[in-house]
Amino acid sequence: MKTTIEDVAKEAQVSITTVSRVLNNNYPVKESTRKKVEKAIAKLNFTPNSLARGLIRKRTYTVGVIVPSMTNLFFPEVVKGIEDCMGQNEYTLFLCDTKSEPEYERRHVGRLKERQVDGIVVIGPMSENIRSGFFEALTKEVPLVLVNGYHRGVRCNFILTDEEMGTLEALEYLQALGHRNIAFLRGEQIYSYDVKEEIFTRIMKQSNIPVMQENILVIPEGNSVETVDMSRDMVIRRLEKGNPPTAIFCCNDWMATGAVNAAKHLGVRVPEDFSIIGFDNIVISQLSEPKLTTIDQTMFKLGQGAAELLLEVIEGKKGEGSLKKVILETKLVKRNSCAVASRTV
Amino acid sequence: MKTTIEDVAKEAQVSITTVSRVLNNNYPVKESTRKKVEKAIAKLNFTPNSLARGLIRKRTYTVGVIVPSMTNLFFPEVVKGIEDCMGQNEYTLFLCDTKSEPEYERRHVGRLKERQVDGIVVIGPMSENIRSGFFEALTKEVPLVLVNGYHRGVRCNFILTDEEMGTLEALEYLQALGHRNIAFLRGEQIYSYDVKEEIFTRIMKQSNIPVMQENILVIPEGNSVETVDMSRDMVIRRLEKGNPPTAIFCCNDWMATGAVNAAKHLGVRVPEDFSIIGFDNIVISQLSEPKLTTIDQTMFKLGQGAAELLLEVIEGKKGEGSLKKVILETKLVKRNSCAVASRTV
DNA sequence: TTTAAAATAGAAAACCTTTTCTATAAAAGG
DNA sequence: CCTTTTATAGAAAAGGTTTTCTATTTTAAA
Repeated sequence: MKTTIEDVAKEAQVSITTVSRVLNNNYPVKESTRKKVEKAIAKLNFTPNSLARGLIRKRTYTVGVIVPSMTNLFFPEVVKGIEDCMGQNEYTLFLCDTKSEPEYERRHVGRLKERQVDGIVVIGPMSENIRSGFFEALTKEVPLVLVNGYHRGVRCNFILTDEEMGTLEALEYLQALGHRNIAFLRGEQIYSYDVKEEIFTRIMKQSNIPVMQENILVIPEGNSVETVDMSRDMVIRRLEKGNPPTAIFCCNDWMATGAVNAAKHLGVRVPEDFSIIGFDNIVISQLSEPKLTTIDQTMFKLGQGAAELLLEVIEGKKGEGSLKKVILETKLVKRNSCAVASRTV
Repeated sequence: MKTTIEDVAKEAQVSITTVSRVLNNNYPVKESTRKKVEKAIAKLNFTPNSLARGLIRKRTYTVGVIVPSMTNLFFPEVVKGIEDCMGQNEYTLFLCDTKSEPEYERRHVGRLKERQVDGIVVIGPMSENIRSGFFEALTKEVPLVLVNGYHRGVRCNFILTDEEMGTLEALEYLQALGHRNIAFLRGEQIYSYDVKEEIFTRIMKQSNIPVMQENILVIPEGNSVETVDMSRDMVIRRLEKGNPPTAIFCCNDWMATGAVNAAKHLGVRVPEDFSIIGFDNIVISQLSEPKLTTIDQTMFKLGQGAAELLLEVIEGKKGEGSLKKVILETKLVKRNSCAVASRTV
């Protein structure tokens, strides 16, 4: 049988009220009785039951974190950021992996509500539930923050990295190095790839560079490893065709890694003959030879920011009306995969 | 105000007892009233409060998962395995990151106990709390499973991969390819490195190969990226010295990646001139060119196994006395980083 | 001293369920 | 038609806290 506050009260010869008070330290209690109680607590090795606590306080100090996948490497990083911030505020995290299934996502939300979480943060694109208004409705029920799941016009609390600026920065960097024949490597469907491509074509147009259709490389969807391999093959094919690009912008670091492997396979030197820039700055960007130049999404900060935002929403029950949105800067981190263009078209 | 079972009862014109019964479906209730209740539940969009539920049931359907680090890539994989199994059994996970601090580990355990988790799984070596008897004591309080945290003589429930066999398999494979001058790359302190080294020297002795001290490579502790870089430098130094090895066994895939980078830096070909074998089979082992041959720790299964074990411990309150231990097979996965020895010493 | 105020402690209600025990209505048996 | 069983429903207790409100003791003021 677990020891309860009542056992402690008995042991210390006081009422449970008093025990509760020394526990919470929210009401004056005489020094001598406090001592007694503390001794009893220590003796019985008592820990309060947070179910009972939460039930009456209407505050559980738990938050749910919903991620598309634990093994994507991007996500654990932002989870860590959330954990870090929330942990300092005495919160504990519920972790929910959706396997990228909208169905699971909804189910997890249901469970989290049952568990009376104080808030939920949802990571990742997973746009179906966003578009359908599911999260918009949920926002009215429970403090909610969406991470990198922006979709225009959706009325939710958001935090996201400024991928447009990041893309811009990357492309300008490449241009400053003298590259004009630049390839663009992306995956299918996902919204953030769309905005990146939009920026890409805009920049090219602005620089009066005709964007060749064969420089837009699109790989099918797949897991991390598949992405690397498909990128590799795709880049190989492009490099073997006529008028090969001198540089490539990759929508994430997995793709960039594939590009590095492609170059190695063909014996083209990176960065001397071929510049590669990635996106995200996940840990694998530092594993290749050469290490990748990339755009840092500062995922840890993204997580921290999400946590802070959520905390605000939780505390500030007053300002219910105002939705919050924060946009995080990206950062160009220069490593060794980009160099001055070896030739101009 | 949240809607409660009482609201539903009122709406359906029945008692809360009845509502509870249709909710749990554990007592006969007339079809017509069940319909009424279900309609009321749907209308009010009611979800039961699992705090109240857990309080009285003494079962929360939550488990705590304690990991040293979310960003180590090894751990998310096993967490995923746990999530998968537990999720199917209607459990939700509390995720706790200890930053490899024993202090945090203990604190998290405390919080989890407050939250009345049904069980805890602890991942990773983190031997201080194991050696000190902390977990041994904890085992008496709450269902507990240790993953890969074995330390001889500790009375806890365990699951671990058979690293000895794995090491053996790797080494025998290398020898079968004709390698005799084999280097061994490890980090400091950690117990599992010790057992691997033990196997290594034993095998060498058995094969009558004098183990050269300069073939035992030890890098200082560090994060993943640091490990890669330090391994790289360490291997470069060894390869430049006299009588360089034709193969290397690396205690994990980060180190093996470093070895690949070293080879590339020196222009020695992998696997033609230099064979590299890793350990763990984390995703990065498939990113390098060539892809790594490695020993699969089947982390996902490790997680699943841990979950199943925990479930057994939770259910089987009867067989309290018997501690459980399961040992998982490793698997040699042959990719492209090992080949027949180019020369013999 | 007597009275008012301040400090301290306890009793009981509340939080939302589940579950045991009791009560009623319907069906079956005589 | 009356009694016993069965099916169905409700009342109330229990689970472990927090918190409000009341009661007591101590201190300060008069």
